[in-house]
Amino acid sequence: MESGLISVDRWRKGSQAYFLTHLHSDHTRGLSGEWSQGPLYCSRTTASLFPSRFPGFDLSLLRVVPLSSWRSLSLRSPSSGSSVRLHFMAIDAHHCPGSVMFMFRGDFGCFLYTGDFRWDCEGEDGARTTLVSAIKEFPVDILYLDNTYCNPIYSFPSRQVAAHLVADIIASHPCHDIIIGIDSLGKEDMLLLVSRLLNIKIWVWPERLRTMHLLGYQDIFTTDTSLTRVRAVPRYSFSIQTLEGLNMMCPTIGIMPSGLPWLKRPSNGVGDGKLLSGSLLTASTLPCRKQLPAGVHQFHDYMYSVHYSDHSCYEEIGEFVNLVKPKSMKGIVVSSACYVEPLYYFGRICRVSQPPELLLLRPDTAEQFRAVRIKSFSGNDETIDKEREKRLKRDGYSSFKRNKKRSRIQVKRAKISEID
DNA sequence: GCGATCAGCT
DNA sequence: CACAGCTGATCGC
Repeated sequence: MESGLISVDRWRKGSQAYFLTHLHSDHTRGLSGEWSQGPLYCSRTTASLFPSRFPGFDLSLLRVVPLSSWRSLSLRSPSSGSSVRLHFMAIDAHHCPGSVMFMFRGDFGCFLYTGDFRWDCEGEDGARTTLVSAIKEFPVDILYLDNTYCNPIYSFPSRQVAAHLVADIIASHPCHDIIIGIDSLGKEDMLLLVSRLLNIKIWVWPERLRTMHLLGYQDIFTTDTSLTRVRAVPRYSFSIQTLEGLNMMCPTIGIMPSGLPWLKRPSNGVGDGKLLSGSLLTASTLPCRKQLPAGVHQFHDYMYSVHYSDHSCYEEIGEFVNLVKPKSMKGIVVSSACYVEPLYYFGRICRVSQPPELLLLRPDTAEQFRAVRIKSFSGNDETIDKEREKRLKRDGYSSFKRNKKRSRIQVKRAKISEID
């Protein structure tokens, strides 16, 4: 697509319409209450959170996009001046409340931008139905894919299984206070399931309660500590030290539902990092520290982590790509630990064969993963090179060490690529 | 002094 | 390594 038309999760000047997939801060960096650059398209749920997230935001610039239905708008080509018709549709991305993928089509072709997404939806699912019928009518030319865990070493349970694991840990500590680390948006489904399974309310901090109410959860959450022994607290607000302090007053354990990768190592030993054992334990049989179920890790007497991710695991990414069968695709996350262009693993699924240079050899060691990552990173992101040039001009060339450090950071910062 | 960006931590 | 996102330091106006 020509540049100067639209931006997705990017907020630089020069686009005629801006699309926001979800409200996590790494996708909203640059948005503020002073926004005036143009219309901003998002889901209804995201829109409902806008006033509290960005006080002062001119709500007349928000455009609510209903799920699963085509909308269109007219843009002006910056080069030719002619009118460009853009059709777009939002599809539930199952990442966090309000998160959507966007499908765009027009004379330029058909693009699907997933934003962050998790493809572990079970049972009747509107997103899948919508997607299947949309791609049947409009085959996808380019898939912009959430490739956070696009590597077979990333394998972890569905969120439903993970939520059961959290409930199991709580039930096996009937006399403990429990604190669960969460962020400002996300993991609500886990808390709901825990609440339902254990028939308890869950404490959240006041701002988070307001968010819960905006999301339509009225009765499950409370800010009254006397009503429940389970508290969901800001993830950054507790540590082993906090827990040790709390345990001087009352027996307390912490549970960290973490997106941090649990690597599935190449299988050549016994029980090595395997995650999907399917052995869901009942509350009464949760084993001692040495024999925890797959997906649970106890790294301190008071601290558990449960592998809970709002991004698709490798297997789910594969299923998704196989369903969409795009002509080509591109990863939108360039900083994950074992980043590999999705084409490396899933290129063969695409309808047109891919240029072979990315597919040289399968990386099996950390070093080789790094090599593939760097190759694809430096090979195709002009924007980042320009940024680096600008930065170097500004800062001057200082010591080798400093430059080296900076370039590492740029890889980290340059997280989301764009499609404008 | 203030907002934006960077660095570090979990 | 790194999810998402905080705090505190520094930069630029």
